[in-house]
Amino acid sequence: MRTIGYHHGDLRRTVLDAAVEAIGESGLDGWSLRELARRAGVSHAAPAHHFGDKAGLLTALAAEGFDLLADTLREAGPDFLAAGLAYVRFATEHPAHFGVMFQPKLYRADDDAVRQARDRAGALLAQGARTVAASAGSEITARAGWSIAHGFASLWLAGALPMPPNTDPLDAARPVLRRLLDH
Amino acid sequence: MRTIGYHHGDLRRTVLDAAVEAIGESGLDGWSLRELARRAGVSHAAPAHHFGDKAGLLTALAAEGFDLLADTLREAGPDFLAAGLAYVRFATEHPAHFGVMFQPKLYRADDDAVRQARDRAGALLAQGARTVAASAGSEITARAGWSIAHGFASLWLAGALPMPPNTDPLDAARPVLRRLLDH
DNA sequence: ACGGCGAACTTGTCAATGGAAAGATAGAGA
DNA sequence: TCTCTATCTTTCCATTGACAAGTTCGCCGT
Repeated sequence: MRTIGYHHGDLRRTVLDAAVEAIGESGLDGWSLRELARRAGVSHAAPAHHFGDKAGLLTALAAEGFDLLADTLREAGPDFLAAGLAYVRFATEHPAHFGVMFQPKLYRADDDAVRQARDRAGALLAQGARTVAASAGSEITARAGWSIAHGFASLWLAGALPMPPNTDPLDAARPVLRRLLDH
Repeated sequence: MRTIGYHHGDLRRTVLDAAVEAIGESGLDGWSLRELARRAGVSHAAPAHHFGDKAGLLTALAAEGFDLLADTLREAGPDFLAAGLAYVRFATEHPAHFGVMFQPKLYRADDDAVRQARDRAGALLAQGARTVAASAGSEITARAGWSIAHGFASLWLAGALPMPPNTDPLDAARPVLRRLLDH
């Protein structure tokens, strides 16, 4: 766990964090592996040892993202509104992960770690979304719930929703998600 | 309108089309300006004259995309289900445009052409989404309608929705969008 | 203690890229 | 015909992703 010397000690984590930061600043492709290496204070080829290539790094980020999402959903419980708000919260708190996760062409979506984490999040998601209306076709309902939460989160992150400044995304999302429940 | 010689005749359109094709094949950043130039049969610096830089090209694509979306929505009319399906149809028929449009960091979102086209699409969108339930708070309703259509389209394009192969996205979207109307 | 084994990291290199600068071409109007 | 100007080419440079080969050092068995 040293921070200086030939062996960094925790390069993998450091580079992942640097990637998250860089993506947050400059978007999904406004950065370079070499820049991350510079931020971490290592040589330009060091990251390759841990991730192979750029897609490898993004694959690790996607897997981490699905894991974080699954944790968030698990904590929120099986209620639709709670799960939907948790989904939006995850997206706004981890925009870099969220952005990568749903851009499968950027990484290796068939990676084992990614697939496992995604399945775990998917199961929790379906469970939460299905509580919208137990009577109605649950597949359709699950898709509607996921769509509205994902759509709101995506539009929010894209800055497409005209909102007064300093609006809390969760406060904005709550009535929108509720529209699926009651009219 | 020549296809050979020093002056291409329609380079701007040709490069835009090549970009759409390349994005469709390799994703939002799996291509290069030089590759587009090669496909168009011109020198690697020719596109720069029309677009300035890569962000300029994507700015043009985004503007075109918002214009296409506005046209699609206008044809669909003010009914929510029709507008929502039109939105999904636009996304699936023009995935490259759609992908760029909602990734503002890729282009100059404050460009005049972009802003005008986006505002036009936004107005039509709000109008359509508001017909979900005229009585309820129309702002919230509009956001819910937009969210569910946008979310479904995004998840569909990301391949996140497990579906039998050869499913028509519109057939899949219809019952999902309807979930917002009736329970 | 100590010796070597392998993971972690570095240095060096190459083709490809984005972008800028400066020159060449040709179509269109005076 | 002559000139003007948008369009396109050629040349050049710093940066990048990826690979190959060499270096360092933590760790494990003895």
